[in-house]
Amino acid sequence: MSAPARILPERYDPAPVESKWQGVWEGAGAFAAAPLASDGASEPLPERPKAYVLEMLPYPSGDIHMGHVKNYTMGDVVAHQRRRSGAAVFHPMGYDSFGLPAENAAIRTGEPPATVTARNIASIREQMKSLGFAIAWNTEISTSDPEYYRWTQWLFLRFFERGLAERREAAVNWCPKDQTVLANEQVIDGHCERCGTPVELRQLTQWFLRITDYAQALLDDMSELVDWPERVLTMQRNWIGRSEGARVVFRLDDGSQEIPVFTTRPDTLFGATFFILAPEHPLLGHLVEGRPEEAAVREYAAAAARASAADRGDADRPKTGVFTGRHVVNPVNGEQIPVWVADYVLMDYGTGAIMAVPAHDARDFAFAQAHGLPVRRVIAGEGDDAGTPLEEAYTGPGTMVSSGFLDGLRSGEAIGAAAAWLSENGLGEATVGYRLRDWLISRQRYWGAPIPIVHCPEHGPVAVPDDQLPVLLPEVDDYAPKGRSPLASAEDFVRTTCPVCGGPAERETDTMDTFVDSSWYFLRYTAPHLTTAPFDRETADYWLPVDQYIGGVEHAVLHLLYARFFTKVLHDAGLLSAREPFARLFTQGMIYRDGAKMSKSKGNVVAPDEIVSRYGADTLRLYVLFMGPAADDMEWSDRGVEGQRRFIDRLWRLVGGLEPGAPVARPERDATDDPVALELVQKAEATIAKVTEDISERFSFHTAISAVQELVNLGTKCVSEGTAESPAAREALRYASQTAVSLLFPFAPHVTSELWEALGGEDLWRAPWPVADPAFLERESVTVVVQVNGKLRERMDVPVGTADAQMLALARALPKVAGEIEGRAVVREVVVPGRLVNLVVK
RNA sequence: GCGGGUGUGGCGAAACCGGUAUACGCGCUAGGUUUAGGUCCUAGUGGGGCAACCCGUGGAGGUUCGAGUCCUCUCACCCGCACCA
Repeated sequence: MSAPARILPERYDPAPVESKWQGVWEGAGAFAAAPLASDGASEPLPERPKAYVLEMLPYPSGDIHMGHVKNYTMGDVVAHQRRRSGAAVFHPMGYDSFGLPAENAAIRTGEPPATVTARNIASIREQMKSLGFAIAWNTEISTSDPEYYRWTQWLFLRFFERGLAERREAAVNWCPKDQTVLANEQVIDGHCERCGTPVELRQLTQWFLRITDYAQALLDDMSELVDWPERVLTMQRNWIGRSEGARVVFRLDDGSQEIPVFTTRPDTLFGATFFILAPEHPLLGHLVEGRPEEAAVREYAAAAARASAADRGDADRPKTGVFTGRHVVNPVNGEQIPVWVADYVLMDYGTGAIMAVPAHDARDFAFAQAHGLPVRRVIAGEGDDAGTPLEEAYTGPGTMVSSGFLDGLRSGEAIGAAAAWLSENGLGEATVGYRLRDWLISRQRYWGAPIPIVHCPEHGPVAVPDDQLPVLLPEVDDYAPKGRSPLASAEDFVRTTCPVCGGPAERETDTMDTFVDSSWYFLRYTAPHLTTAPFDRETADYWLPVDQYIGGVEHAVLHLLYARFFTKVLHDAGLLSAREPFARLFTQGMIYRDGAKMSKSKGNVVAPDEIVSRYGADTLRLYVLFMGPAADDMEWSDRGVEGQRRFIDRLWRLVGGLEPGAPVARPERDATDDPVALELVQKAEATIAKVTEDISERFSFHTAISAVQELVNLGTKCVSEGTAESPAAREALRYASQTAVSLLFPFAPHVTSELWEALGGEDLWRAPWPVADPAFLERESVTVVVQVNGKLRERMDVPVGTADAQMLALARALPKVAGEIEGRAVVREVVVPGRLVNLVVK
């Protein structure tokens, strides 16, 4: 007796299968994106629904890591499912290739950053291809490519024209290790986000993008971001930090100056007993000039300037300060109150000056205690009166006391009343403050896009004309930062002429924060090779906004905020219809090992390459999604990887055991009376519905995979038990196997393509996504639970649609139930059709 | 301190609308096939009990015929923010 013909080798060997299918897809241009805008004719816009599926672009260090694998696999699954469901899918890839790692490598080895970067990109691209990601490689971009950063510069100039890019002096965050300034968002707890070094504050002239102009719009348009994680929205909301209050103008004792303050508590104005200026306040010198307090005040301000950002921001530090010898006049009562300088008042929030109300502000209270300043209660809480002593600041609501025209009002009403009074008397008005600071984008580093500005002694900062872009990075001998940009040492680069007057001038030598590059890359993908503009409005309008964006939560107030800002500015500049770049956002959890983030220094890295060569790309893709909910942090398990490989092997054996032949159609429900066939097809249809919903609506990949596993397990069981012997059952088994292969394709595209081919199918990547036949989803009979007093007693199978009365009669007749209720009064009967019967007895 | 989140078998987890708690996978136990071992197949696997049964979703209350799910309080852990006037 000869062995039956096999449609597949006995054992699955991933390597040849993977390279075969990667070659097929590439040859067919299976995942190329269209339409794209390009020079000359743009491609026509399709009528089909579109799906722009995007994962945050990687920084090209040489090696892809597990976080990337998870990130891109998720996007891949979504993209495949949408494509096979008929959507025009856009799933591009690029590299955030400017930045410090390549530059630091260059400093160590002398190799130019461009060379290091090119090599790393080639390496990471190969690794991504080996995982079989369905990327539109025809759109690939690198932010360090002159053809890309040319347009980054072009966009900067649009900001400059609109007054949204400006150079000004400010106390800025300086990282002494990286030798460059940092944006506020890049300082975590007073430390450099990149290297962890404590950040210093320095008074420097730098380029800022005026993101604060968009603070309100960034808040308001969050209503469009319904599918963003609440956590990210909350972080952005906190970061923007809107607070309503009032501007109140105080006047210096000699009447020479007005000093406005911002307060959220204008109701407490009568409780202001002193006044504080930030050490950097520009009027401070004027106030103390030639006075006995001058030396002490200047010394205090100088010490504050030397303090690290972390120290300045530490709320637990004792409240220090120095009296200036001067007073200001409280506009509501004409009272003179002393002016102090203290470093808990920050120059870059509000006006850099505050009225201090120790009775109703914890910080002011601490300061008053430390320096023996008076405390005056102006709000009486429940059971208090004007004379009730204060052990600590009272920040709650109450009735206004000792407050002139506000007396007797509730504190909540007094806020508005005080603001109205200020406004009527020209002494202030209601206003809104934001915690958000302008985005500091200049960097004193080499490997970034040069800021396209020329400094003319006559005309100041002047835009480089558009037709002279890109301003190319000069070649330099030494990439090391020395407190100024390495570009400054390239004399031929620096020396230039003023675009306005033609006179001698110098180029700006700072480069842009790499977050500028990544604030618009999702637009460039739609026109990757366009030479006349950064993108084409019509094509960009077709694809934008990104339908599904996927990335790490660490960018909540960095990239995600900046990209939103850019999109709004481009909208206002008439370049784009979209106001928001990313309609839906999914933030994935991190992969840990041994309880810690994978890192080279900890030696706990699992290299994706090694897993691919050992188990295959499909196994890895399945595992990173099967681990658990995609949004949660997960612990890596080598055993878990093996489990997914076993699953693939099980599917391989199931399909391999089928007879050669063509794909079969789904049987008709009316023609399916074989019980095994019916069970198989019902399971297949239920799996289709579950997997489709899990991918497209729930982002629940692990349950989608487990559903396919159940289907495969059922098929395997039918084979091992020999129950699928009738022609109808054999056909149903084939149909169920086909369905499992088809549904698993987005997760494990290589092996399923091979199995699909063995089953006589072709081009699984574009085979229509299965749609469940509802006729099989409706059951004829259901298992109903019978409870007595809410406790499970029995189960029974009843036909669907059985009447409540009938269900009750059946339930009561069950021997176990009958025994339970015998001799007891049934006081209530609960029937949930198709689910349960509950008899309540006494 | 404020804000957000998470607690379910030995482990990762499922239960989406208040209705069979623990699907799927890992691990473990036993048996079988092959056998040098692994692979593979079958059965079992929340706890207690000989059993009928009882108990079980961090803890304590509550609502309900019925609670992992809703409400109140509480504990633990994780994340974000934190002198922002």
